[in-house]
Amino acid sequence: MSLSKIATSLGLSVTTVSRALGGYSDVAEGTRQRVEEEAQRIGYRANPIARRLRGGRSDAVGIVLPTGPGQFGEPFFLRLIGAIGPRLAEVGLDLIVSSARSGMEELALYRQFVENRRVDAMIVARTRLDDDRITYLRHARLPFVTHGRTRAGGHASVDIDGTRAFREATQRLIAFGHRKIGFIGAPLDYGFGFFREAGWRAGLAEAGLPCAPARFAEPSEENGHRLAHELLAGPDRPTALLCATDRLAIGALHALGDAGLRPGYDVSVIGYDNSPVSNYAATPLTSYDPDIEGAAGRMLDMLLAQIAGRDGTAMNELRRATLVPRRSDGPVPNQNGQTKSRTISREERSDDERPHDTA
Amino acid sequence: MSLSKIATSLGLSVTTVSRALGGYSDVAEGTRQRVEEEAQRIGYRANPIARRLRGGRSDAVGIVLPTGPGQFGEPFFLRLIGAIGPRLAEVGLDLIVSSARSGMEELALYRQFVENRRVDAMIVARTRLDDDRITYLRHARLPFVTHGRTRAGGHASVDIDGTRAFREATQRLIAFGHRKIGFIGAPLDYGFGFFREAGWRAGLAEAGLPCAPARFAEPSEENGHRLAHELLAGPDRPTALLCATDRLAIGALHALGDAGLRPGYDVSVIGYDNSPVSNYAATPLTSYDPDIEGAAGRMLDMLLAQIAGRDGTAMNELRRATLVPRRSDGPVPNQNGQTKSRTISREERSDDERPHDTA
DNA sequence: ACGCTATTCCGAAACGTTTCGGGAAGTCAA
DNA sequence: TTGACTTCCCGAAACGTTTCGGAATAGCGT
Repeated sequence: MSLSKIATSLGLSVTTVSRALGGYSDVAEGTRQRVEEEAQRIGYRANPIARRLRGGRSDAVGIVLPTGPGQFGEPFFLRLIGAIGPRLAEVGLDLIVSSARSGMEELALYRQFVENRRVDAMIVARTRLDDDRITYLRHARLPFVTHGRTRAGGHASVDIDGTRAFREATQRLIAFGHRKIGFIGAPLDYGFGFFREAGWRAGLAEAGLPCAPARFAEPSEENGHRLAHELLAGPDRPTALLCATDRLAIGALHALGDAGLRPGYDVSVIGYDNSPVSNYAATPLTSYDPDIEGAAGRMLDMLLAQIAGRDGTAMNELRRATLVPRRSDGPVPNQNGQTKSRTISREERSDDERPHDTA
Repeated sequence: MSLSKIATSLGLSVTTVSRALGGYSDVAEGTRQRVEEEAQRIGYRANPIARRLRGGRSDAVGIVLPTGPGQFGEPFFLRLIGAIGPRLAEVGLDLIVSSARSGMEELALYRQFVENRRVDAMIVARTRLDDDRITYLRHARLPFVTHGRTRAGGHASVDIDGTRAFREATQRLIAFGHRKIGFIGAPLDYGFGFFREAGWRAGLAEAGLPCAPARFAEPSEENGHRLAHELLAGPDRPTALLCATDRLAIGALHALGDAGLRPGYDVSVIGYDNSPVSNYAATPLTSYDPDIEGAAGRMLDMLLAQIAGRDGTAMNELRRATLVPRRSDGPVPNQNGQTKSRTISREERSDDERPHDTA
């Protein structure tokens, strides 16, 4: 009804109008002008659905958010979507978002997405080391990019080097004099859980330290609280707790409070995510910033390249997280159990807080 | 290529196949069976794009997330999307998400959504009292539902009664003996900012208390921190701070810490959102739970009804937020400036914490 | 006058579905 | 035998776009 409207009102054929607007060279400059003016005048916009039907695409990429206990509220996905949205809009792609709890329900949703041809490509986050969704997508031959590596590899992926970050964090704590560094981790079948734990272990091993106690659970404040309690109640109390995520770390901070221990003085805590709360936790939390926006940009590059036909199997990028030191970690307490005075210690500490909202 | 594939392989017409699968009554039971088996066998799924083209719909609803300083990280939108996603999938609608910073950019995105016919309806969140987007959508005659009321009204909306919640909160603080109750609010052109402030003012007025000092800014931890500082530094220090959102309240808790004041004892703080952090703030935060999932469900009802052709101008629902008492508020300190002992006070308090992750 | 090329345009098909308006049998009653 | 009514099926149009394969016209050299 629309190309044809321009066509009839200008006495041209639909073909010519289409080619005029498409910028083809076989339409006279004069008529192209007339067509464009008329299009402008009646506010013509190509019907994307007709275009998709003809083109056999769907001009959309999909992402499914994990819901369920301990999952929602993750600002990670919001930042991902926020970073991806405008760039997708620029190239005329829609971002279709759905949500499901992990497991069967989730895989069924992926199936729906591809079998119903709702998307041209998918974004997979919270990757598992062995991930059903990825074997499925690969089998379905749908372009996709993951946030996080898998054991098998061979697909487009962007990941933050959690191993490196947690090895660094461990070294940092060791340099502070800590020798008993406990670990509060995410389940090891998650890629991010696996690699972060590996970093912690590597850091200990390199320093010739024995393996310290570790606990694992879905990353929620509540679990962090519980696991920290367990570690602190153990026989050989750690002087530092390395946490796989900020949410776990926030819970751990609370467990310290419960036990009358001061974060950063009696026990050091380091998290990961640099989430907005980390700066306003009970004690401002030393954390690692994963630069999600940067990672999202690279993921999108890979996705668009694949949609354009490029092979994605060799695409992958490993990025660095950067330390954001705050107040929740510091030198190990004295041997005799005496800790330094709070006020004096404060003065010693760097004031290098980086508020999340500015800039 | 697909309906016709079934048709030729069964020696039927495309029409009959379509009607068989569509459940029409004018196809023989036997053939309907054969058609369904064949469809099953070759894994037929109707091409949604062709269907949309024919039907003139786009089977999608849109939502645009606000980004920009102090905006991302809001768990509100994640919970909204998480609640809406599965129900939309059930009825075969896509949820198209984009993001833009408030203002011109945002409106341009709405324009893009409707002019390009990308969606059949839109969800509008973070409503302003006088909202460009809403006048635009109304003028474009696109179905939509807002989260939050506007001054003009006359459109489908679901809102949480912020006025009621904040009047209640004020009464609660008054019952605790507080007389100087400061307010840390969101900008008053946001509907939620306006109504919450109104509730606070009403609460004071009903008790015959003079108007107390108030400050307003975008709801971020940082702003809460800054505004609380200002209020506490004022001539007549408030004994309680009512905060329009949890993020503001978290910042306010920190400001108390900086000033050596103990939340819940020296100064009471109440927030709103019952966000996951509120339970793990420096002091567990008394807050109001808006039941976003419930609201999202009602919004969807309204949206679907409008897509089905019903008039939405009279649809609206005002819901209640429920108090979640935690430790950040309590009785006003003694007249002589002495506060009660910490441990004793704790025993007096209810232990009615509601962890966010469970259930 | 003829053939050649360049320029500018267009008809028709195709993408895959839904739906309108019948049409061919078969059944039944008069 | 005829007419009406059921039952089951189908052709064709329509949604709005892109693109393939020409086709008409004009200009040009010979």
